[in-house]
Amino acid sequence: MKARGWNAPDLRKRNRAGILNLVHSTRNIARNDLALELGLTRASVTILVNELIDEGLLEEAGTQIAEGRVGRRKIALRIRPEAGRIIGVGIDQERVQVLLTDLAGSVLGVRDLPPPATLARYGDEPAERIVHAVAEATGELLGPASPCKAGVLWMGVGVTGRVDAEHGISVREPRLWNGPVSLADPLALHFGVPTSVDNNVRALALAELLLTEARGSEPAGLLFVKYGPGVGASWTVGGVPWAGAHNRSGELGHTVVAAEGPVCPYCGRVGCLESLVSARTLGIRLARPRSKIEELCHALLEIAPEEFAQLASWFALALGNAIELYDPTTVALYGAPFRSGPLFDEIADRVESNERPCEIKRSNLDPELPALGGAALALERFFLAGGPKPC
Amino acid sequence: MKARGWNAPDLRKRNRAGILNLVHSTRNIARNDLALELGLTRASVTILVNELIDEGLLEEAGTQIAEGRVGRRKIALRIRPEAGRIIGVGIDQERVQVLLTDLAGSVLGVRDLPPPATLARYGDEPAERIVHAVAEATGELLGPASPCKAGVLWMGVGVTGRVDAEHGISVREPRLWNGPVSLADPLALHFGVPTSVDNNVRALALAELLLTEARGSEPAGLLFVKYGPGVGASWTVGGVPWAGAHNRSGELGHTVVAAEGPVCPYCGRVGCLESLVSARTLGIRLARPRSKIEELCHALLEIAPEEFAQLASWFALALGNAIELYDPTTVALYGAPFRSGPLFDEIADRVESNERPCEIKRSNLDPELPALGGAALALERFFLAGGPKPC
DNA sequence: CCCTATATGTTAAAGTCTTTAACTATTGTA
DNA sequence: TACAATAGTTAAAGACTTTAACATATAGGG
Repeated sequence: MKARGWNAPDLRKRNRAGILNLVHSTRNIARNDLALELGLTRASVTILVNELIDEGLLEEAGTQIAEGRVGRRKIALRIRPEAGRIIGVGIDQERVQVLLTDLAGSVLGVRDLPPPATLARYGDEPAERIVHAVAEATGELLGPASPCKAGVLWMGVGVTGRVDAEHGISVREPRLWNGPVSLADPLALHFGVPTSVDNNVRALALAELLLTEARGSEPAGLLFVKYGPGVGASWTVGGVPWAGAHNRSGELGHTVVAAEGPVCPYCGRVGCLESLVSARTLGIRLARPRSKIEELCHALLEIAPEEFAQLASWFALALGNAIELYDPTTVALYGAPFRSGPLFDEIADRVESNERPCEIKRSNLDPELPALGGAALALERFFLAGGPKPC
Repeated sequence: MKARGWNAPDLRKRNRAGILNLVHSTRNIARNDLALELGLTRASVTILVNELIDEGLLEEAGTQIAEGRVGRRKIALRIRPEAGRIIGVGIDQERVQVLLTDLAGSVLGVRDLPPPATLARYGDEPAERIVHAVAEATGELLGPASPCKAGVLWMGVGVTGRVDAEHGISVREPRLWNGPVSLADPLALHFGVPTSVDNNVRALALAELLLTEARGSEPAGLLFVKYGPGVGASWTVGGVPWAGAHNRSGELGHTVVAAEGPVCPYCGRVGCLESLVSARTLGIRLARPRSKIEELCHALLEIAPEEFAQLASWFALALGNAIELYDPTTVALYGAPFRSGPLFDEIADRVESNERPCEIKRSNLDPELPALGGAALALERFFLAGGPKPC
């Protein structure tokens, strides 16, 4: 029972957030259309928009062509990119990536650092290592001034494993550290910037909605699937990823798709998708233990095309089951293996043969920029908060 | 993009709904605790509660024992059952069931009518048949006065198949009728009562949350599974069932759990759960084509225990996959086959062996009262609307 | 060239809710 | 009996949005 009551300031915050979200996603919208879209009066929108302009978050951008023949022209509004910056962080087994964007979501710079386990030079505590690694990267991206002084408004972190987003804690991720690691508080404290943390796949799903060219055509339900060393998924309802009751939802990789196979070291099942298609499993099969997943997929196609087809079938089976349960508008497949080669088409063909009216597409996100997830998380929370907090 | 703006009356409606929901689910709560729970001030709650009492929706119920040692005692509040009545309707292949409850959710009466296909005496049009069937039942339950005059505040209909809840239309259900059937508008028009329509499984999931003894301990995520002639599921986030982008979500019965089996006549797949465990399939296997599913399960256990175990395994596999994807707090299994016999335990044991922290339990709902789903739907919408509309 | 119709944006006063702050009511304890 | 503690009430103040005019901008017609 978490339905809380609301008061007038909550209401204003909500309406401000609605305006910021719409301006962001449409990139170009007039006060009048905001009023229509949000169901508010033009008067209210004028008041809120002019306040946002005064605060420097929005700006007017010339006159827009009329839709009707007569009448005063609409004044297009847009996010003022220089209004502030966003730091996105992506943490997984392969690296810690730090990414800087402006408030409109354009990437201003990226830095890659080694994975958490190899950041020993920064200390013993996992959180400490992350803080210092991010500090080093932001130093390069922003200069010596503190992020807060340099105009950073929000920071978002996407990290693998189970994450308690409410408290900003990595609850469980044995591949990175032993035991829970609190991330949001140490980062917020060190950088003086509000910080949000969530699972990396959920964060990337949000990036798919907020930071791609296709944004604005926000699907009612997005099933976002990531194929990296393992397989994970996230599922958004009305633009919000569902974390599950125990922050474990979207474990597409641990759904069972075959009656036989190795015992999965993570879930203990036989025949779960990840036990069949993970980088670990393919690495053993192909005797190339350290290779990246896209190389392994490519090699499998070369060496054993029938096993490659089998892999696509397993994937399609898992996807088909997930589609039956979620009924999404769109399925987005993210990860290097889908970028080149026939894997995406092999999978999509097998799923779409079931004539379900949902679009299966390649993610619009660059798999080399996992920190985009963190940036999207930060942007969403910033909008939700209705604007900046004092530095 | 459905995030709408809010104004002051919306706010009041939301807060009223929050109060009604809390009083309903706790059955017994004081103004002060409402304020704490909702994050409003005692002053606001006093104003809203006294208004609800004036309108006859709430009533005070004696003094509550103090939690602290000193201080004025809390005044317990409860829904005033006589404040109005709710009509719930359940429509499936087996029957049209009409059910009357008071505003507190107690069942006052039930009437069963034949399935839609055999209601020819009421006319040709499906909607017309339903309207007249419900009219006959409500006549018996309420007397000759129109439902509106007889104090009915809201009506809810749970119907099998794909339902567009927003417009109250049965979009697709070939087993009941050919083509879409608009239900909400004809019913609301004929009875003069606001009417909500949704899929029956989603409606029953809502009933599990709102109309059982265990209400109040509302799980953050409920996976509700119905085993009747087929297998369906619904999944609620924060008390709201997710319908999916095309009103098709929760098709647990059409997720694939085996590599072999008959081709499913509904989804066209091989090995989907429903193709293996439906009443149709079991009826053929056991040469008892017209039997009910619970009888078939019982017979299977007698005749071929190893096939019964197989059935439980398939079920557990499908459930395990759904749990991986949804990460629910609770899984509730609804339907006559789970009420008696070892099926529930067989399934629960197999799923729980995966040591996932989610409770698997029998539904608290009586499988003989499918119309409870409609009643829950109506109650939810009534609360959401913040109170009654003029007759 | 002016007038009108039409659409967008702005403002001050009014309306709707919640909060604030003080007050009343009830109960146990010193 | 005084008093501390908790629950509930009320009037005035505060925070938003809406209402209802009004101002601004553009096309087209006489």
